[in-house]
Amino acid sequence: MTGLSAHTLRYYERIGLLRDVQRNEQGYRVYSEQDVSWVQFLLRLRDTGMPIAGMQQFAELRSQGDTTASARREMLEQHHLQLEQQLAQLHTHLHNISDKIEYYRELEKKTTLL
Amino acid sequence: MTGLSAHTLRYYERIGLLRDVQRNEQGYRVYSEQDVSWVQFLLRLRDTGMPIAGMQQFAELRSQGDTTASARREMLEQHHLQLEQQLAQLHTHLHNISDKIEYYRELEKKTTLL
DNA sequence: ATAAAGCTTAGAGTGCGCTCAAAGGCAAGC
DNA sequence: GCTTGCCTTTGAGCGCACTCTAAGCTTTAT
Repeated sequence: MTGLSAHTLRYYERIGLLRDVQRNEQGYRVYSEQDVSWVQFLLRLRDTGMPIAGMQQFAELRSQGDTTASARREMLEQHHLQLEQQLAQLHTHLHNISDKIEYYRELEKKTTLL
Repeated sequence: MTGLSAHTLRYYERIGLLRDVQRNEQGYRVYSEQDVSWVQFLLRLRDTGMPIAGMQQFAELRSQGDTTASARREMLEQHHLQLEQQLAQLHTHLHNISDKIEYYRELEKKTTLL
């Protein structure tokens, strides 16, 4: 459902990203819908470049309840800001690479003329 | 000039990303302007998520001269395409995170009312 | 003349984020 | 009843991209 392997889910639990995962009578993990959307949120953070330490911090705040809402908001705002900068740089890179592709097209033209 | 440490520059040379770096009488490396802009290009590839293996492939083609121009162009086009997809996903993530921030703002409003 | 700083090399070590191994338990199908 | 397969745990191993160490040589400053 999340794309993560069982191994990785257990790893995330071990390092405190996933907490209070329920178990059935046999001691097997039973993930709730909340768990799933929490993991999906973690993946969003991960895919936008947040290191695990940051996610751990966020998870810790989350486990402390609603009183940490503003701390969590601030973390996200900070991350959001970085992301916008990252995005801007990516645009620069993209254009630069386009230029290079164009350069190669020209080079190929000249080369095939020989 | 590139932001890379001496260690990393030598590492890049060792793994074939940097080639034919000139030496002075004492055997010390002397980097040319071409070397510098090549490294800057490599960093562009790196910062846009290309793994070292990809850069090695590109460096290998480059060392084979102008006849590999089209192969290099194709590599860049492929990379460009991936980058555009990455960029689109990043936009999605960005919006989603904005929404979450908004959610926290609402939560804070309600919480402070108590 | 000598100490400090920076260059050389091969090879070892590091940090991150998984990923797997081993040994044992439970549950369903033949 | 037994095999197959997935679950459990602790702890080890891996791949990537650096990053540093050690021993030795050169250059520069005092």
